[in-house]
Amino acid sequence: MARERITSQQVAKRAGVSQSAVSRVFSGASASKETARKVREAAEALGYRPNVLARSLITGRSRIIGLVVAYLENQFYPDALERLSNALQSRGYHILIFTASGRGEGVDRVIQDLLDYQVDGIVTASVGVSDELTRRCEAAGIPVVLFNRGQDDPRLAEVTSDNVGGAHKIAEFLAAGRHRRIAHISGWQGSSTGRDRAQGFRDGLAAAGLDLTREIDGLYQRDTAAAAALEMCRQDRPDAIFVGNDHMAFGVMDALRYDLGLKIPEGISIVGYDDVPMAAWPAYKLTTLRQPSGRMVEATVEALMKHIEDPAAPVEKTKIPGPLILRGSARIPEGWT
Amino acid sequence: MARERITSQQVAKRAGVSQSAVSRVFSGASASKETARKVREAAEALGYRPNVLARSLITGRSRIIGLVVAYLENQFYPDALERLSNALQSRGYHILIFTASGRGEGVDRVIQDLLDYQVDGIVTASVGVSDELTRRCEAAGIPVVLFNRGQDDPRLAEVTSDNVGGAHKIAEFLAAGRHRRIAHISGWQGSSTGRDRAQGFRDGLAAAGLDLTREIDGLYQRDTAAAAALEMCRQDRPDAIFVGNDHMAFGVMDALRYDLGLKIPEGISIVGYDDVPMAAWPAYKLTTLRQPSGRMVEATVEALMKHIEDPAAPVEKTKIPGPLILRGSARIPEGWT
DNA sequence: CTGAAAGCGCTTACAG
DNA sequence: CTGAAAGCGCTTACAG
Repeated sequence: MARERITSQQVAKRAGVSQSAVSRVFSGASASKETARKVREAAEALGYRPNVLARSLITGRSRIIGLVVAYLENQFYPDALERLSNALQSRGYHILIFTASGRGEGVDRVIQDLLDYQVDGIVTASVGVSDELTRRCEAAGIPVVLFNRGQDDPRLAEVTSDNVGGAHKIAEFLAAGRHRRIAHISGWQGSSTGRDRAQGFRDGLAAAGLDLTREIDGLYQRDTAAAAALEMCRQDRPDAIFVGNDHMAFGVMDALRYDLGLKIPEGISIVGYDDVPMAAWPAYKLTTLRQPSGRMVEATVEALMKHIEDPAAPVEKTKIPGPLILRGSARIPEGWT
Repeated sequence: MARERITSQQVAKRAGVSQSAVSRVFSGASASKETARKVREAAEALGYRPNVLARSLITGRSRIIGLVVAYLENQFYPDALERLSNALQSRGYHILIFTASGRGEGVDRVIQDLLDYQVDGIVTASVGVSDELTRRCEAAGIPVVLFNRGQDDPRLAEVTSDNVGGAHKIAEFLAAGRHRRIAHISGWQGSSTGRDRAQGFRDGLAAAGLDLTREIDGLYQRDTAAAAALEMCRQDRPDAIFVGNDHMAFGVMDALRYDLGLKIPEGISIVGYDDVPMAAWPAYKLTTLRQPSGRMVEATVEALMKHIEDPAAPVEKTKIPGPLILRGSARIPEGWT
């Protein structure tokens, strides 16, 4: 076990220059061609690479972004995680990952840990941040952006899709398809996305002169949503259900088909939210509102970079609209193609 | 923007003790009750938390584990990632994540980056490591464990399921079910798991006196596997296909059902590998060999901790067997329940 | 352009 | 138990 961690000191000696010189060529500061050559040669020979942690200590930048994530069983998140990691990697940043239970409590401790690592920024995927933690991040000058989650705090940047508008669109679609008994299995009503989608949906229905027949909170859990669907069908079965996200919608479709023997969309129309890759699979062909995760990740990275460069930059709440993707799980109104 | 990063120096002043004293109480070294109280009080008042990076510089431990991951679209990996993160978090470690393309090249650059962050250990999920990088990690005294991937190098720890044995079991099962035209859509033959499963399957078939009718490399890609299944059915359709992992198996089942109108298992039996959560969904009910990801993660963490504590500890190759989970996608032989 | 020196925020022998 | 001091591996003014 050699534990031979090479330092700039050793490279300097071998190259016959000062340690400062070595540092300069690796940090991109000015150095003569000749010095640079000698240093690179020595570094190469010794297998030297600068210690990022030591650099961070002095520059005050760790090039680490903390990511708080939950709900990994919902394909939307691994997908977003991969995009985020790639986007950040290409800019020289990396993700330190923290898994949270999602339902509150754990989150704070986890962000506390994050702060100890001197991260340059924090993004939380679909989880909120307490007031106290927000204050600490602000005090430490660490930007935090909420991804796919809104929170009414001017210190917190956020990137979401247009949940109200998207759900509204779904309501229009269902109304145009002449559905009359329309139900909603909502996303967790403790989250902004769950509430906004429910709100937009009700508004859209009202605008079409329809009532919401029934609404149950699916808590963003597959099993809870499936049970809710079954419950809804015990009497006066709805002819359409808008499910708060695709992850739950798959569970709902499975329950309807395999427990109740219903045909989709003949017996009942189902619409989801997210458009995760699985929604396109032949087994589901789920009609759903696409959350443009690529653009959402882009916006997240932009916000992060902007605030890392200029801590005083204005905090923005970005809302990105997404299209309704028509597939086979819901009756398509004439003319909607 | 306050950027008020509180240091131990400031806490010391407020508490009326030396900076060393502050350090001692936070690093768990000896300190009198009285000193500890004063320090904690001052720290609390100022919102002080030790800078982990500065600590790392001197202790030589970052408490960061580098994770190289790919194939996040295969539910097995987000699931394992979550388990790994939780297990590590509970021991005071965190994951710095690096996404690799999976198919080789990118991996090396990524691990190089990892080394710069002075990680205490590296785990690669289903990706291999070049000889040069292995040498560097060894030189730097950084343990690396391959998760769900084997590689014939004594310096690399690995944790896999018993792929040969598992696939062998599947062959027995299919043979006992009186299947006669048995095909295999393998995992990527450039990976140890892909090769081991194919090998075990052939061996098992041979032991039962059967031949492998056909074998196509599915590359661990859904679309490739689906196309392979269609191709296999153009003539002399197999009566059973063992697909190299669940992720591909879902694509195969979809293609068989929706493109060819086949019934599963009546028309053809399908067996997968992994037992990801989705395999239990009613839409698939996939018979599959379970990779015990919980135990695999445990073994991975154990190996990591062992080598971090004692770099000279022997490098182990752990193989964990998993059970065949009988569901509805393949004809079940009498007596197998 | 280059080297000597200070310093980032800690931990850890070393005396007392 | 406690404080002064050295040092982890770098970056960055500061002179020359």
